[in-house]
Amino acid sequence: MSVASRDDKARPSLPALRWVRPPQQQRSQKTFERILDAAEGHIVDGGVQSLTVSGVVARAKSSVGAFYARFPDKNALLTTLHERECEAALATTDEALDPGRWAEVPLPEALSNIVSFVVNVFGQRQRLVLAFVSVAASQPTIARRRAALAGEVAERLYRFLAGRADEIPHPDLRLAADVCVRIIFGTLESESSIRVSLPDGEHLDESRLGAELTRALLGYLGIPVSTRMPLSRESQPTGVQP
Amino acid sequence: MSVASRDDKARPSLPALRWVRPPQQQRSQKTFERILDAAEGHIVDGGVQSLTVSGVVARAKSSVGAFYARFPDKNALLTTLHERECEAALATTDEALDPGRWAEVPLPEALSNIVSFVVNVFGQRQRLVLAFVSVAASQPTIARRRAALAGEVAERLYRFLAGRADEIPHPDLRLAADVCVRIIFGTLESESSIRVSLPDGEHLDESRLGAELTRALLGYLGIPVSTRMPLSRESQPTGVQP
DNA sequence: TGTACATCAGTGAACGCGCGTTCACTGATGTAC
DNA sequence: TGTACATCAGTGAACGCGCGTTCACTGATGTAC
Repeated sequence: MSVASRDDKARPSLPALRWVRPPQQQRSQKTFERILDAAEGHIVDGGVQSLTVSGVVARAKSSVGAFYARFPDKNALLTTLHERECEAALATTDEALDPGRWAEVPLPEALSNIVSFVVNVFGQRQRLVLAFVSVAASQPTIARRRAALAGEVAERLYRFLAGRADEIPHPDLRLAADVCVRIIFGTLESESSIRVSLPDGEHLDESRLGAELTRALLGYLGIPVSTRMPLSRESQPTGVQP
Repeated sequence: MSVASRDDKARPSLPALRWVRPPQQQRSQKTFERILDAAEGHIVDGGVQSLTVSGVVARAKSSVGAFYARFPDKNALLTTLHERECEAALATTDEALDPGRWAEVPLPEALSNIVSFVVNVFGQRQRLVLAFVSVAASQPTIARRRAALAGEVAERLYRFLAGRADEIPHPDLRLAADVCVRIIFGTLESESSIRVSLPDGEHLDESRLGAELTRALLGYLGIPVSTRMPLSRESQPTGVQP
């Protein structure tokens, strides 16, 4: 459900006729998405605090009026962008945590790959992540959706872990999945804040962080870790792009 | 080092004479702190986004001019408040992680107590934490100090763990301390965001969260956990107030 | 196929509110003699 | 001890910038006949 005004209410008795005017809808839809893309780009370049309506529409080669024809107000821009991002994240999760994908892989190795993948994704989306973290403090809509996303991801992780329950000593897998997601998301969110503000500080490189987070998860779940296990992998699960 | 204008440059040749005018300094110092307190209160009540200079000075029963006599600009208010908070946090850490305090306590129990204490502190300071997280995204000063604080805390934790190195399998205690702090701070920061925006959602209660985080840390460090160990304690280390 | 009309989509100058910041002034506190 | 003066501290009305939002208008696309 997007904020764009589509012809939802037009000719309610003949919904099939929606097809007769695709060009118009397409044009405005393109504008809508160009604005969203511009906002994303603007945030990546300069952070949320520099996000202005005029700046965004200029970047989108659109105009202020066009903006307000698509979005009720500036808030909706961030909200909608966040929505789009969360949908992508959930789709990615569905692929990445599909139990079938990991059927042949030992559990520690699978978790290691998944964690490095997530670390990687957060690394690439740092500024966007940071923007939403920052805005969530004052926009319940975004905070709520973030929490909902975490819940959905935890659900997927639970299903994944449940398939291997016999290998996992932790007594409550549902709780465990929830806590794992909180730990990973939380750690990586605050890591974003560090990396964006202190470029090239003496902070951990991604593979190290991934390895240690994996160790933490395995330890938390009670899965024994052979000290010399290759905890990190360069390769990512195929078909799942950040 | 505070932002308040003290008589740093007055009579550089006779520093002892600073003592002759305590009353004046005291008056302005009080104003300074009243403004800081008001800002803190304002954030706790309504979040950073509602923080205005006029709002703060009204609450502090001061005036706009007095504000600008103490602070160069609005930014400095947040920066200074954060500084004050970090100093308190570090002092608290020094007490809480003093190896002497825990000499008689088994390591898992000590860690459990420490973790619940930190969970508790973050719980009480939710809104302040959230404010700084949010602002850190656009204010490198605050992001940097947050990182520095994490580093200092990690250093304290390292010293604490190093005293018990024989009980801890993790091969690199320095790295481990660093990662523990990132995990705890990160998880609790993002937890703040959830709790503030979704009052009474179906989220974990503090003692549960503390217990699971303790489990994660113990697992990460490689310390064996007896499944039925009492992981959480109501009592906090004496002498360490949130 | 062409012309008239209706609706959709986009334009950008102008408005106005909120809030940070300034500044001319008053009051309080301390020093000199 | 008292009076004159200097400095510190505080006051709050007024200013002005930035940015979100509005609105009267133009252009584009589709429909009717």
